[in-house]
Amino acid sequence: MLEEIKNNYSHLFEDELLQEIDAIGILKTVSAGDELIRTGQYLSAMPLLVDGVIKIMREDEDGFELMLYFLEKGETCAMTLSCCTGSAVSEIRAVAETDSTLVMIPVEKMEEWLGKYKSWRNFIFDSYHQRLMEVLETIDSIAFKKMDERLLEYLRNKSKYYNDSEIKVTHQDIAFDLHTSRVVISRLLKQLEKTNRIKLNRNSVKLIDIG
DNA sequence: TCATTAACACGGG
DNA sequence: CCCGTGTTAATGA
Repeated sequence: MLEEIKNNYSHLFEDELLQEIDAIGILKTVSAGDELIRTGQYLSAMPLLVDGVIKIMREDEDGFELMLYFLEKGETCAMTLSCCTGSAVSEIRAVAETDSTLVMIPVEKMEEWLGKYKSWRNFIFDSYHQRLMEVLETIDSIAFKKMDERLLEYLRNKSKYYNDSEIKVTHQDIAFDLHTSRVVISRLLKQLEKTNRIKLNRNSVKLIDIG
């Protein structure tokens, strides 16, 4: 396990901390689509993502969802950070977007390390900052942008995290993530195809020129 | 004006 | 046949 940790976190953490993570962390692999955290769930461990992509979503009381952001290797779930210190429950839902590998750290350790390791403190604060920025971006997107811009942003983002211009996704999937209806997504995608910015296929969207 | 919902036809697997 | 897609009509914000 030390290898996986080193590959993604050695530039962030001192050796001593890496050793502790290796000794204490539990390696966990999940498949695409697996639910990692439910809304309302009590959390006892925080995940360090070493491979794959995790989708973080906000749910309303009826289970309708809105995508907040993606996590990739070398990152952690900011929500766990605040939940772990108290006995608060998760305000978000986390689902594996791709097959992923995580190292689970018990909450007691994550608190203990805050006092013990400067690099850990920095990591936690940076994570908070990054996630907050992503959430702000999402708020901007919802508050100030029209659906066509949100869709473009979504496609760019997805392409970036998958490192592929061909995105395997259905119109309905996108509609759920952006919290809108499939009719709208189909129509907007069709428009983008007409202007040669994307190429549509069943179960996939190929990005041609989306800035 | 634009989103949502329901409904329908088409076509590929 | 089932699912994803493309479209339309009615309705509402």
